[in-house]
Amino acid sequence: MKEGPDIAQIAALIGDPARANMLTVLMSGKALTVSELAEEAGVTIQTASSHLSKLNDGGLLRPRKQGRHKYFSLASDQVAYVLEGLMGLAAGSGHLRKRTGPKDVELRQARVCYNHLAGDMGTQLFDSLMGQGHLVLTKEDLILTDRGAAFVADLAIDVDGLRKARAPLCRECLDWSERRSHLAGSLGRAFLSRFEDLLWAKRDQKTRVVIFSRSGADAFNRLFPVNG
Amino acid sequence: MKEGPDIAQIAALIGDPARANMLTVLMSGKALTVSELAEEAGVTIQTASSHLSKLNDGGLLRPRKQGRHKYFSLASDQVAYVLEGLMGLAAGSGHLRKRTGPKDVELRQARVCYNHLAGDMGTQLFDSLMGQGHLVLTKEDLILTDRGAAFVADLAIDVDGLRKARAPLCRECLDWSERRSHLAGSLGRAFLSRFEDLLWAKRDQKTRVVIFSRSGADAFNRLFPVNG
DNA sequence: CTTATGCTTCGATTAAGGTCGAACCATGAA
DNA sequence: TTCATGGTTCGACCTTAATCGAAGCATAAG
Repeated sequence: MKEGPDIAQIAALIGDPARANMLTVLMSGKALTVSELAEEAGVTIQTASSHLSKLNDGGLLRPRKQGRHKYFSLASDQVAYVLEGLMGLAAGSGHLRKRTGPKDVELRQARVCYNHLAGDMGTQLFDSLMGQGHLVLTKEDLILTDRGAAFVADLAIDVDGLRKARAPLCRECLDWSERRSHLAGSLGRAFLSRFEDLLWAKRDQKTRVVIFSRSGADAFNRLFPVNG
Repeated sequence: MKEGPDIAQIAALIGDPARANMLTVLMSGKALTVSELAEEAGVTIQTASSHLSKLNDGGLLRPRKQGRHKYFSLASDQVAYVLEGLMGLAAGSGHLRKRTGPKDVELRQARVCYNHLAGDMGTQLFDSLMGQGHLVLTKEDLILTDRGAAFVADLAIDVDGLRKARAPLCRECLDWSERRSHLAGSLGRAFLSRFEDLLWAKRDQKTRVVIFSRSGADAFNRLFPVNG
């Protein structure tokens, strides 16, 4: 009578209102802290912590620690697919994406974060590299694939030289405004440096804003398409 | 906090073990009576009746009365799609049933997913149709090309008749074992039905396994080559 | 009619788990 | 160091709902 995987356990995880609210909020793709998710779900932090550890044990979330904050995001896009399907069943349609109002447009768009690119374009860079299979996220590490190495070499970035340095080549970094991953590590720094060399972008010295030229932005979008 | 459709309620419906068992059995596409589903789920008929009315209220089932029997089947292939997705999550999260019996191998090879072909051969069918240009995936829809329509017509499948029905002709369904797309929708059902008519394959009545004959498999592989 | 079968409803029991207060642990700041 | 903050663990309370016995309907057969 029982064939295949046990869907009851996973479905029961999603089936609790508080947990479902958390998952729905995380559909935005952002990573949120325990406190924020507690607020969204309308429960106390203790309760939220319990829920989140259960969701995590069920493989639905991906946790990341940064300082004394703990960020949670959906484990994979497959999770998002299933959630979307459930929404479809629940109401047929009408899923609304919430968007935070842009405060400082330029800072949100592109800025420097420890010498690598952050903000909207930073996450686009990261997502595009992931989507094209140039980066692969394993259990703990972010790895540059062979295809990715060739891709980077085409940009005239000395990958082997970077590999010789003791600093990690690829690292994920979570930034404040987007709450999503972008590429840090020596490769992240090399990317930004290369963008400056190519005159695609330059940094504003007074602020952390990175200004892309018209043609630079075009080239960037061509090389790192959003749905890549 | 109540934004969008309530996925908690629908997920909670699937989240009960007894109900999940019933839904899993119904993935075969067959319509079953209350008694049969009670048997499958391992509960009494009263309990099953209660569960089934809840699933029905949730829009997951389609009931049909025939004499003093009441038959239930899945409400739509969208329900099956979500269930398959949940199976994928469950299989990936380590909640997979450890005992990898011979039945699991057969299930992975070829099985029924709401009356269409799933498993290894299901994805082969899909990939081959895509590779030969018979199917095209647009932004939202999966479309049968003119060449594809001719190809299907050669198989003595009445495409125009299927098009007249309100059910979608082509649809993607994500496979839990393969984690890839296979063909659902009325065309997917028509394919499997045709395979049975041609005596290429037959369904195991107790499980969701689809058994291909030697010559049937050969013909299948000739018509839908892996690299096609 | 009577009888049998398939299913539903009602009610009581019982097990599961969501919830929060309080205490505890870990990290960062002063 | 001390203090503040974000998160976890523990324990007790309490709501929810799964379960089945028993009775009630409905349909079909004799």
